[in-house]
Amino acid sequence: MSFQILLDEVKTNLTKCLQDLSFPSVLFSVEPTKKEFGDVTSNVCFLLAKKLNQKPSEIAKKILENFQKHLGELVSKVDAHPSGHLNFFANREKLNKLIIKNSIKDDYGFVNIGNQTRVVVEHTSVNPNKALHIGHVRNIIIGDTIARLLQKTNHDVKILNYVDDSGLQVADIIVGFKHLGFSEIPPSGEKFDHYCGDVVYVKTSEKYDSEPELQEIRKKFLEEIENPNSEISEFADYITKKVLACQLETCWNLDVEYDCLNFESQIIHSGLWQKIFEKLKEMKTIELERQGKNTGCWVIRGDEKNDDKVLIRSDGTATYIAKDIPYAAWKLGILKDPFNYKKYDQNQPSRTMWQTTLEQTSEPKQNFTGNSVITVIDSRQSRLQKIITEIMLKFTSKPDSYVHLAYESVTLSANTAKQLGIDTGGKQTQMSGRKGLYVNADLVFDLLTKKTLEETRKRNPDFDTEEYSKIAKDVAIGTIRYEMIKQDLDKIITFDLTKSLSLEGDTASYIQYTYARADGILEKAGIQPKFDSEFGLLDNEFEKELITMIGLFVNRVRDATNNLSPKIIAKYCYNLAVSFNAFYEHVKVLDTGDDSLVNIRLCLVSSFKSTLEKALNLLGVPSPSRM
RNA sequence: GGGCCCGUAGCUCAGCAUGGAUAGAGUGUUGGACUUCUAAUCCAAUGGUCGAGGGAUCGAAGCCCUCCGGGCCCA
Repeated sequence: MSFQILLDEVKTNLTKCLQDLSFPSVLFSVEPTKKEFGDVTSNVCFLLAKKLNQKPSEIAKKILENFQKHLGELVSKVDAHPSGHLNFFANREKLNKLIIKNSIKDDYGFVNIGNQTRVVVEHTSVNPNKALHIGHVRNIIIGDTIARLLQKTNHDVKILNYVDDSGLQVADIIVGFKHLGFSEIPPSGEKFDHYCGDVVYVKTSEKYDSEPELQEIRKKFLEEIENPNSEISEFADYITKKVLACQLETCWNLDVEYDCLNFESQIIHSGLWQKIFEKLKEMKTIELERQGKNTGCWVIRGDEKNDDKVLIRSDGTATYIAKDIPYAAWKLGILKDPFNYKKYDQNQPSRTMWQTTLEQTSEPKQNFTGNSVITVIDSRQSRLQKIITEIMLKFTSKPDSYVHLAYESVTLSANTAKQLGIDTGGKQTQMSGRKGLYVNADLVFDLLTKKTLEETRKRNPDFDTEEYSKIAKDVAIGTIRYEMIKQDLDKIITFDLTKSLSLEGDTASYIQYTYARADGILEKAGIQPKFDSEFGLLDNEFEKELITMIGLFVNRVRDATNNLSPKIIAKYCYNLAVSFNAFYEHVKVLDTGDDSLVNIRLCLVSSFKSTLEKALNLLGVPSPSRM
């Protein structure tokens, strides 16, 4: 807690005021305000005005008078604005000290929202037949940032990646390899996932129109993939594992890690569906239709608004709705866990990653289920996810146990589509793996790394090679992650390859550069600032604004978590950096000729640096010391 | 035909949950600031019928209704 202490104090004392004045109690707000109005504002007068049928400004005057008794620790002055706003001014000496000293603690920004409750976050979940493209990256970064937020707010988070290794898209590349004769080794030495997606998948898909018999082969392969003892199934397993390894490389490169991989093929063979099917029958959630067009199908009854949903067709095959149910139920721990666990073959950079297996293992049984589940899937699947959510609600009876976190898709700008050889007539366009219309994540990463390397070279001719590449990687990771998270989940991101390389303005590199500037000052100072000081002298507008921003970190963490809105942290980082840059331009830290002033300003710079680093860390954006 | 989402400055977006002060950023354009703690920066100018109309309210970008335009999903 930090700035919140000031807000709480105002709220408590304002409540006392209302009691003193025998005003009715109202649910008023107490919020930080723009600097020209002071530090904190309340809408209490407006709310009372309605109830008491008086002018807000008159009520403000009365409260103003009474509040003098309740000034308390951190409030030094109250002002009744003619508009009716009640504005509070902090005792800066005390507030500065409170915020700066809190901000340098290791756990600054921690809020206990979760009480260590288990939350399962599922994200990524890309078919293992192609490389990750920039649209997948949005999913990955949203999921990863949410997981980081939940960890910071004291949830016990487990991160899952669902690998659909037995679907149509996998069958497509198997058709390519086994029937069309594509080499298993990329001829030009490219990364295997790129080869599978860019060449095998796209070229095979192209052939379905001209060679309709291919579809029969695909159907046959699809059936064989589900049979664990078939040669095709073994081959598919080999190929998908290889693609998956490449995809994970991309994720790890972006500082995204997982706790467990779940394979669809194993869910199919685990018998989970049969168990959940029996449960659904017992609960009468599904019924065997005996009349009409769905005769012989197992359906979920609709209502006036919705049609019946078919789960099992009359020929006994499951619909796509049915396929998602067992996994959702498993994640919530509704079913007995049929899986064993083994460690993934390659080591993840910083945490152990497990994978499910149906074979016996020597490893101890793991538990990756949770009281609540957040599934990150784009909003095109909202309809399906709504059905899953409703079914899960019948099992858990807790409204928020299964959350579909939806986000809008990433589309390609007309220019970028044109670069890929498709004329969209000036309009943005949906990406398509099948058509080869997408931009691979690795490509964007490489271009950004290259661009940053050039920029860094220009500015810092004295760095060594290792420094250059470290900075380039930090900025590339930061830029990709920030661009994917900085706007709201319900806004379409129109990806433009050229514009994505911009490093100025509201970008990660702006924020990272600000961090490096702060670090530069501290390094140049060459002394450890002493925090056991009085901070009343930090009272110019730039210092006050910066300290307030630092103090608001906790509030932003809470808002972002409660609303599952990672962009709140992105906006916070940006605004925090803006405040520091204003301070940097206008306030001299070193060489002021006053040692104690230098010291407390160094404390402020240090406080800023430490807060920004923690905030950026929530976004998975690295904090380079030099740029 | 039904459902979900979006519409705020030339462009990209905050603000909307919880109505309140002159609607904010970035980018673009124009001009200015590096012998100074890093100019990936800063300062200034420019730019808005908050898609349209109606309603409730002392007060609406925000809440309710209708419509228009766009996207996605289902049929």
